[in-house]
Amino acid sequence: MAAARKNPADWLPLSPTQWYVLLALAESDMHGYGIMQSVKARTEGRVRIGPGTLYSALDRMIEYGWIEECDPPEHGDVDARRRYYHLTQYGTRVAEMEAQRLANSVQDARIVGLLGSHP
Amino acid sequence: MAAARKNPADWLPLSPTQWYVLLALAESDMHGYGIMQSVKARTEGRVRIGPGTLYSALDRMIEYGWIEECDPPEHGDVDARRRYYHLTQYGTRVAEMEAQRLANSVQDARIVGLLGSHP
DNA sequence: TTCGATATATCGATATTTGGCATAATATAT
DNA sequence: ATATATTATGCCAAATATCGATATATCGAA
Repeated sequence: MAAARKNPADWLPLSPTQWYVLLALAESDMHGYGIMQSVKARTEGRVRIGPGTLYSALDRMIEYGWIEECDPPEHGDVDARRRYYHLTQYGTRVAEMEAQRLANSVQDARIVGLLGSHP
Repeated sequence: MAAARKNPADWLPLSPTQWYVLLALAESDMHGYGIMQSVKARTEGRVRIGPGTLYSALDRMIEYGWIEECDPPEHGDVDARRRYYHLTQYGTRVAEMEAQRLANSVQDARIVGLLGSHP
């Protein structure tokens, strides 16, 4: 269960690793290796999370109550090694707040001219 | 001088602290304490960087070649304690690439439904 | 049945953040 | 003039997080 923080906002800002893991799990329940692939694919290889980073991050996130281990999906796949993870409601809230923070940062980046004003 | 990385992209993803410092300095040259205030103000108090975090981050960024110490601005200012920092061209490039990465993350957040689709 | 990709776990080294404490200069109020 | 609050930086030890390497096992295809 979670640490001393109750308010989702108290976790912010998240580390990039934490953010990418939550982002992957917001899409669907996933196993560890799948998360690595997902992050790599989504960032076109620019961001990659190694096993050492990932599994320790997952453990911490379970401890914080952001995610929990869950049953593998019904559908098709039967690899007994896989351990699936699921975003909790609390974790979803954390991710939403972080997303908002990132959006604010992007706005700020536009204002100070670090990004083309529109796209 | 900088570490073994030459390509600005090799530094990504930045830690939130690093990002907020670069964002502040992208606006104008600033002294350490001013950076703390700037971050606090810009995030409406939601993000605050303490002195321990800030000054060690500044030292590292100088080492990396992202920023450099510079002369205080001509105008007005008469506090001899203040040490001003300036974003290098290289640091600007790092900040721009990080801004782009953040923008991509925000897009992804929209796609998976962590953000209202538009604002 | 051997090979490469998949999948998780764990290690120690390194990097980074954190919060507190110390110090000192400056500004403001009394 | 003196107190005191704010500004400003520096340093430290502890907590957090990342990284790369290694180990082990399973799966699927050739």
